[in-house]
Amino acid sequence: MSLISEPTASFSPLYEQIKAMILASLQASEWLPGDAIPSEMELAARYAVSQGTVRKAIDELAAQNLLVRRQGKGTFVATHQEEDFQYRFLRLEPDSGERFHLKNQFLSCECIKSSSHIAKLLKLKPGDAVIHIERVQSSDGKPIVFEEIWLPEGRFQGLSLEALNAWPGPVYAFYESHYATHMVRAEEKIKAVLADESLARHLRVLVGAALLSVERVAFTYGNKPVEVRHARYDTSKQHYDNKLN
Amino acid sequence: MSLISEPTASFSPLYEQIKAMILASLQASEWLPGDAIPSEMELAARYAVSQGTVRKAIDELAAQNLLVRRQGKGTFVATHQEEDFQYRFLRLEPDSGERFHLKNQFLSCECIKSSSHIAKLLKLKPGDAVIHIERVQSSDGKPIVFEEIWLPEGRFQGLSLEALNAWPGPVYAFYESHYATHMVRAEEKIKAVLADESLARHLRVLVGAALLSVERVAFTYGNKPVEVRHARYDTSKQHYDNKLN
DNA sequence: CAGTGGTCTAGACCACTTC
DNA sequence: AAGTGGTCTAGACCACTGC
Repeated sequence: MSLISEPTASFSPLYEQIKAMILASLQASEWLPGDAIPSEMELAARYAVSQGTVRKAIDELAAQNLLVRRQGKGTFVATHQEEDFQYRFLRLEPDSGERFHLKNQFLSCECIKSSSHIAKLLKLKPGDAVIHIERVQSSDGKPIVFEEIWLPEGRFQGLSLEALNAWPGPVYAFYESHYATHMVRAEEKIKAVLADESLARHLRVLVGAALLSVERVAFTYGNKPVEVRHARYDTSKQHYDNKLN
Repeated sequence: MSLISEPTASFSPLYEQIKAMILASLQASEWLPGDAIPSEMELAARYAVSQGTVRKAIDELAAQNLLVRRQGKGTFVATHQEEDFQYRFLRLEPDSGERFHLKNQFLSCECIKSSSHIAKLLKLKPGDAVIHIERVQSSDGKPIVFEEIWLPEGRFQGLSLEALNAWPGPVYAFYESHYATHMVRAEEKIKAVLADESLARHLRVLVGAALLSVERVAFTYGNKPVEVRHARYDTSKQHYDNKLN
């Protein structure tokens, strides 16, 4: 391969073009989550560049958590099935510092017409079909999280309450194995709100208690939004933890 | 330079040792925030390694926001004086998506004996002297943020309310120029709380309104904690924004 | 022992900034 | 034109994994 750049386009290094091609393969499901991708030498041969150039491309994709390098074994497509990725997007942790063991209960799973707000976030047309899910997560019997989830019906056809409650692991692992959808990144908007009657009942707190409201949009390859979540956390004995660099 | 590793110690690559030496120079204020560090070739000569090895060391420090690379100009020590770093640790943004113009008012600045909680976070002894600061930040005349700040008195001697209110820029730029203290990273713990009478007065909200409570510990070089903040945000028209990767 | 990723080198050349 | 960081190459060798 050789450097190609349009006369007017700004300079784009070779390794960026390699990155784009690897990304295209991921997006096209040529390699699936958990799979090993070809070795650096193989890719170097395929793209007709040196190993060092492939290396730089893979390094950056690994830094974005799209790939995982394992010395001596190979380079793998990231998956939410792996230990390290299980709670990758969960920032809630007990004030004590221990780890949570959250128990999951899905309450409902219905197909509805999307509101304009949800449609906008999922880049659908208002009124398009979406699946609406409700669940509660508990620690030691005390409900901590009440969560609503919206999914585009097209991508998640046939999703049922029974299937969700039968699944033992994280929801994002469920999406991966049942709907070939891997979540790559997410954006959260956080506010403080007061518990209304419904929330108070679900979380067993008083009406008017302070709750953390977390609205998340999650994206798969190609910056495609495929899930909206609106969670409310009881933060009396736990907190949202964030590191700033 | 050549690879040195203790018989029992685990393998440590050359570029890690270079990183450690650059970090030591930063910590020792050999190069100050805003300064250019020596060129890659100079550093390669100084440490007797190849340019590529220095490169990898600098790359990782730049990824941690300790250094900033500028093609054609050099590599610089990161500073909160720079545009890009001004609001590096501020995650609050208007729901509308615009940018904030926050007006700053410091209310008090007093030297007190630290509580055991603050002492623990700052790694001081309970009762050691700390400076306690209160401030309000407003957008369009409406108070949005009430913030308490605690600083170890040893490092921040002579800090006065007048000096703070006279300073035009971000607080972290003030620390840099007046107390040779550059903040490198921070950790935040977020909860939802109810406004008491005092908070209601400062933020002009009703008693019992929901507020976002953000407790931050900020660190300088060498993972040394040097500031604790406890902020309360009115999130009725703005939110805490977070990206998850 | 072969295969993978990880480190290190030396050298050539490119892109950007400044004089 | 000189100096900086940025890209790319080719090759040697090291560390780790699994057969």
